[in-house]
Amino acid sequence: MAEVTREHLVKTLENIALLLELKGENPFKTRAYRNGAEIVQNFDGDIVTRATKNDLKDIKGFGDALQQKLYELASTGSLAYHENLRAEFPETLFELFEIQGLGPKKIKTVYDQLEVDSVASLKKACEDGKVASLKGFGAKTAEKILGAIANREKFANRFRLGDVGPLAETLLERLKDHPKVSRAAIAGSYRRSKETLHDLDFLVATTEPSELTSFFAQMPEAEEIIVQGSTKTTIRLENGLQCDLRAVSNEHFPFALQYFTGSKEHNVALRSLALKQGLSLNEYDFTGDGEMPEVHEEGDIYRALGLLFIPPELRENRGEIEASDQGKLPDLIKKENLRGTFHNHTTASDGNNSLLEMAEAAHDLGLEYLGIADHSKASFQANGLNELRLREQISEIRALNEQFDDFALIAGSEVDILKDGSLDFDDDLLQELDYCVASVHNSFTLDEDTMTKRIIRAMENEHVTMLGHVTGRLLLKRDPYAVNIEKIIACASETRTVIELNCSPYRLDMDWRWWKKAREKNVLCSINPDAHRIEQLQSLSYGVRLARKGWLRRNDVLNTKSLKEVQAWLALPKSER
DNA sequence: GCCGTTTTCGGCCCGACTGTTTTCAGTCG
Repeated sequence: MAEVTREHLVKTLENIALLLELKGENPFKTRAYRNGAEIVQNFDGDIVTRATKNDLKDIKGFGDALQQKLYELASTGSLAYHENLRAEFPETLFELFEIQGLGPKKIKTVYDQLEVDSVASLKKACEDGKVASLKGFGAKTAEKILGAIANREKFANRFRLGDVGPLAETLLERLKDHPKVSRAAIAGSYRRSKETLHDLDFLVATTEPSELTSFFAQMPEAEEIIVQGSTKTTIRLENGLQCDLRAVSNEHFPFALQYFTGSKEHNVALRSLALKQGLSLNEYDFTGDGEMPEVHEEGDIYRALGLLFIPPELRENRGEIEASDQGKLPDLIKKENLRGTFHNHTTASDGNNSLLEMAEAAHDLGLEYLGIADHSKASFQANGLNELRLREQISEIRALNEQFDDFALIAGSEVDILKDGSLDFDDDLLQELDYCVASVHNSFTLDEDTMTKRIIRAMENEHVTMLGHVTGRLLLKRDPYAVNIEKIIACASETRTVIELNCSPYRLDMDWRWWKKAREKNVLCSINPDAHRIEQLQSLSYGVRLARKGWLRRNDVLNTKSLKEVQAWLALPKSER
């Protein structure tokens, strides 16, 4: 039997929920499974081992049925209940859930009445007019389904945070400039700083909602209007990005901002907390018996519930409500806390700017130091430096530093971790550097155990200051390689190796979901732009957003230290850092 | 299927929009 993973448990429960929906089961039963999947996903501890030992009592949300099913699944690798449900439907039926506007009820109808069991057969049934003649369907529904099928093919449906940022801010500014708008914000996953998004949720406070929804729908960027009502509009931009606008009154704005920022899980938890206090919270108001709290700003909602304001990045129902209740919310890092940064490239390897240009750009951003880390010789595709060229670069950096008075370049290398975990340079050369980033750039397909040992071996080197892009993922492009992050974090803690938060919009690696755990083990983070041109130093702001999402405070981040502090820190033996 | 100081049954978040209807079901967020 293959080892059962947390992911496997989550996927199975979610799939059961989907299957129950298709069968038209009690929606609350469906929700119980979906809720169970979420609990497994977010459980703080080794949920798989506990399931294997049938030790799931006292976990809220797992009753007898789910405990029993998780036990069977974890201990045997499969679940008869799930297999039986699956056998009732063809495998291809599930792709229909990817079609916008199709939910379980409609899928069940076309499956039962037209034997539609795939996107291809659905397309054909629409074109033949069979879908339009179904009860509850019509010509417009069939047409919309065909449109959604075309869109599914055309757009991957998700976008990287860094890719939509500039456009999002432009559209926000335009809404703020509208004379009938008193307040405007972007809510949703953008405000929570998720690394990828599938839409943007704009929100305005106005006395003229319908004027704003039509203003929004008529913006030149709007390629297609998906819905347009008097308070809500959805458009699609040329690149496929969907943008929603909600127009509300100024009184409702704080509630709407809170509600549409989400996450859904955070809001469910917050509402249930409100209910215990006799308050019902929705997207417009508090309701209930007695006097209602006064709310002018979003923070007033949290205060009314006896909580400290919860920064949007933390609203994922991963312990933030409890932390807020106990007054233990982290004081999150801010962009202005950054005093310098590490891991940047120059024309010496595959960068586009010289040492001096990079230094000046960093200085202009208000930084006191910039760590250079060009590729090492094994990365020949990136024009990696050999020993001779690296020694020349070190000398050049030392010479340039003589010219600066309130700034310094820090001499480093992004040294390749070779397939066996050894490094691309020997210790003598590494010792001449101020610091060293160790990264994997090849042999991505090793199995998890081998890859983990490979990286751990590199981290155990006393000259390796930090680990670069831990999983090698390229968001929406390349999956992470197999590596056991839990073991990497444990090793970083023992060896005092820093872990990088790579800010490239494609990477944002290590993933934000791990940072809280790393922090608890006293692992330091370095927020690094991995800049290959001066403009890319701007990515630092995305790095800070993701660090905040990972619960990191100023002191958890190496590059919040001043130049003097960081030089003293680098001078310490690794074991004393 | 889960939960509970309203506790073993009855409720579980809910409003906007669309397209189908003739008063509402389905989907989405």
